[in-house]
Amino acid sequence: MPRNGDDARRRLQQAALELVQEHGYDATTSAEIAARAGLTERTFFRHFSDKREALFEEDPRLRPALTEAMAEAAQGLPPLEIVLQALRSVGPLLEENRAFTAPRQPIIAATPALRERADAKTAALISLLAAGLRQRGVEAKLAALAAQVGMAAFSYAARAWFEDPTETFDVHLTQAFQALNRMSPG
Amino acid sequence: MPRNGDDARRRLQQAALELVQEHGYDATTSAEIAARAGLTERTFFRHFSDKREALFEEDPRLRPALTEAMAEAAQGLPPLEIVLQALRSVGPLLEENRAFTAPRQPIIAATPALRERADAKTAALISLLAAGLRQRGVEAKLAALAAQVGMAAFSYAARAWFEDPTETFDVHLTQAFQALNRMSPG
DNA sequence: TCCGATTTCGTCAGTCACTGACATATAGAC
DNA sequence: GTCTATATGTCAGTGACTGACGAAATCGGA
Repeated sequence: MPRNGDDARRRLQQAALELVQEHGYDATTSAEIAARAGLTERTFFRHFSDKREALFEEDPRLRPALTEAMAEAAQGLPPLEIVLQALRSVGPLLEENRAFTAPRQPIIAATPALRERADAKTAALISLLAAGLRQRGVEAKLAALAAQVGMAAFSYAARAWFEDPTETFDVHLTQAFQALNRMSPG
Repeated sequence: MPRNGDDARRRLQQAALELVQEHGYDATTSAEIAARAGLTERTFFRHFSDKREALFEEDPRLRPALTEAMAEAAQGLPPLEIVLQALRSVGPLLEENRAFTAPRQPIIAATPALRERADAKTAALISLLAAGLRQRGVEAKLAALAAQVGMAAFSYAARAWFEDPTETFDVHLTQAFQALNRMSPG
């Protein structure tokens, strides 16, 4: 009965966005979202493991791109440089997904349950970066430290880029790194 | 009908710990936890807003201590120094709560739902630190950056202290800060 | 063109987290 | 010995999520 092929997922995401914008996240049920998409609640949970996930979308190329960039970085680079270089390489992905991300950002920020999920997602990316460093021989705790610091710069750049999209994400990331350097060498 | 006074909460926490250690988090229901504590499920949810919360415990002095330390830091200090100083001041609280934290740490690490909550809690602390910096006139994005970097050092120190409790947490935090300084001044 | 396999969805029944409303019993103030 | 605030029990209900099963549509090939 493959009626819709793949756009069922997109319809569900769109329906979720609209309903949550209208009534708030807690006040919209998964059944309502499915109904607006012309589907059943059961089908909703076939496309999303979670009610929250309908408001998110991780580019499937993100994680592979990060791990690959981590693995292919030049030898002898300090850990934080490796992380920054990897994060720089996925800038275009961020820019590509802005149309999806932008309208959902304020909703996520305003909904504790969604913010929690967002925090977990960045934490998962930090783990990915740390794992990449460990695979290059960096000690575990140090790897986690560098990964967290790198992601902090990334978040800084992301926030700046959301405020001012006229500049490339890359430019913002460079500025974030500069702010970082001005920070610790006390 | 105040039969148990305040230790009902502790009994629930203890029951939750035991049952989760025995059968895993997902396989233990809130009703079972309440039953082992000699209480009802309804009472469980009067003591914890969430099933997950039975495995956590935030010292009520933590957040006030942090905000106070942030506010009372000397003028003219760079943001990261302020954060580090505040985090240093709550080291004793960490050490005091080790008996509660230690046995729950592996469970949280092994359970995605609990890890998500833990991530959210650290994110909330980061927000608290950032707010403290903003109140001192630090620009928003820069405040967030310094708060995240500071919390990264704190996490580093916490992990090191859990591995080696013979040293003070303060010592580990100093070493974390040193590792941080060796990191960025490239 | 017909057929079998795969995919995508609907239906149904069920579990579990969590909540509101109301009753009840206990500890402590007086 | 009342009176009151507090801690708990009971009950009914909502909503997220899952497993099992069936049905229809698509696709590959004979």
